[in-house]
Amino acid sequence: MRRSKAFIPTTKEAPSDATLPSHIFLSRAGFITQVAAGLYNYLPLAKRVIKKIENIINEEMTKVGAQEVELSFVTPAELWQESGRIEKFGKELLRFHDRKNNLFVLGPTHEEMMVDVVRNRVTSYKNLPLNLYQIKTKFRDEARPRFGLMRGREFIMQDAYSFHATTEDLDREFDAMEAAYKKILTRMGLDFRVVEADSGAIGGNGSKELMVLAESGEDTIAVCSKCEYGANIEAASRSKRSNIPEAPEASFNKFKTPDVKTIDELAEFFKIDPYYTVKCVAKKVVYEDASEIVLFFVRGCDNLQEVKALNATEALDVVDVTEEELKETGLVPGFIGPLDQDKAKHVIDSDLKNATNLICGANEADYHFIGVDLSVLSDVAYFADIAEVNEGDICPHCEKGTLSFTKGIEVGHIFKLGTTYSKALKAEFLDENGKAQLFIMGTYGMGVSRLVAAVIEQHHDEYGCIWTKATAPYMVNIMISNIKDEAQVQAGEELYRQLQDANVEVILDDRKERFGFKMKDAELIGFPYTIVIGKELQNGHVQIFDRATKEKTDIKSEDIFDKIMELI
RNA sequence: CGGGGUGUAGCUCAGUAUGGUUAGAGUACCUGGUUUGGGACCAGGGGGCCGAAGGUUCGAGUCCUUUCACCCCGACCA
Repeated sequence: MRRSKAFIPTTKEAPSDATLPSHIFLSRAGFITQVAAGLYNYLPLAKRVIKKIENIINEEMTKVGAQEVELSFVTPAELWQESGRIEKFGKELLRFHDRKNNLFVLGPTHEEMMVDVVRNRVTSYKNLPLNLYQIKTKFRDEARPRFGLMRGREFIMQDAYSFHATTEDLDREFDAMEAAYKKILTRMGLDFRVVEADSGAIGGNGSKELMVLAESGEDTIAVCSKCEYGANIEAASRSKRSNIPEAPEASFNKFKTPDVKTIDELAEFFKIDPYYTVKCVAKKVVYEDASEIVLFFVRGCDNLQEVKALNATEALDVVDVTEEELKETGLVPGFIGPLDQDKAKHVIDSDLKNATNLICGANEADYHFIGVDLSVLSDVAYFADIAEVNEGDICPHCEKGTLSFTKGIEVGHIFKLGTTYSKALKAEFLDENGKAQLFIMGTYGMGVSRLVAAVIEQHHDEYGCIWTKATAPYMVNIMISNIKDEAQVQAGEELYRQLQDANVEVILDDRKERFGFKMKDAELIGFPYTIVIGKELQNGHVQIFDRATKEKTDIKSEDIFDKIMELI
């Protein structure tokens, strides 16, 4: 491609509403333009990057035996009614009527459609397993799209769905897909972690997220210092503590603690470690047709993890509760404890099971219990893992390393679905015994357009994009420094032809612009290599500019072709 | 969906408190010339329903009402 003919509208200034590097640079470098909130146009450079990512995905999917399909973007609402997700997705589903007044939905994900494709077509265990995938535009009418390609309403996703006769076979496929996704990200040149994720309301027993590590990531993940363990903070767990502070031995008693309401005040009052206090977090838990106040108890040194709280109560939502609502129930904010109190349902963190030497609220203003032994509740109360892990906690996997937090961009999610959808949509096959069985399913997704942004979030500097070799829109940019210099033009054109003949993705900057202008442009776009054909040509040299290192290397002009072929 | 902010040239923004010539700058674009190793310079030029609708007024980018869009914080995000 000749730069003089290419549609790459670069700008010096970023759109004022762009905040993330990927958004700023993809806009400035002429990859994308915004259409409306969460809607973007992909210009030629972005389209090339997307195709590269899609090719890598296609190759790796083929290797694991997944077959590509393409399902209709517009999906009949009946399917969503059948699965019950028309309510669950709510306003995120973009709905509309056709001329015959039938209701349709723009596909936000395609479990229903895929099950519909397979049911009654695959009817025997002999035809299992089956893994079908597509790479397609999705639409989710998010309440607040943001961050450019990172969280658009319309986005490109690769989504795969596997069908199995047994859970063992699903496990095998799940592992194979995890390996394939890791391969894809590795090939793309990304630094990432596979982390354990919250399974969410959908249930199932296996869910992992693929996180590209980047400062701007929206997810917090806990990673181990010693082993491969990583988990989304929503799902992270920890090993029992080893360095437990000295216990404040005391016999059970009610103690006057005037105006001591917070954990800090309590720890200060008794001069003890917050580890031995019991924190109460009151929440309103919302179910389909009701809501109630639930008291969550964790150690004073811990915090409630709301997603875990949600899962523990199997509720639709967990929301804050006001002090007034608490008082109406007869609870005493600041002095709520798990003993002798039946005004609201309790959930107690499993770390408190059989815990001793505790101090907790006495459910009476200005009083706390001391010397509390919670083992009295071990058979009657509901215990669950509801505490958020802290940095420095011991890894639950290797039990040696400590956990630290880092930020990640969720670019992939793999999920053992089980029979959730086959059951809802009555999709069955006949097993060896001629007995009808529900398909056991897995679902796997990778955000293609989000990956474009993720590459830049991880690979950029103050001057612009730094594409990895596998994702670059063009591998080599040949820059003719002075377009009026015949020799430079000739050398540039010749190299351009040579590289084209060698099937190298090459762009020739033949514009009538000055050196600095073209250099800044190349840095902004982020071609891995720019070949500068300039002043040194009269001494028989050209230069290779490496975008990632910003190093310029002189090369004899006659060696340049070989050198490039060696580099790429 | 709650709270806040912004809409003026392709882009980034002044101008709006106190209404008053033909609405500005930088950048980008076009023409000519000079320049050619880090976003050049000179000269000339094109480009605007001041988000939309309604109102007040002799007169509205500016005041009033309504509305739409976009952005930020939060909630939300199988």
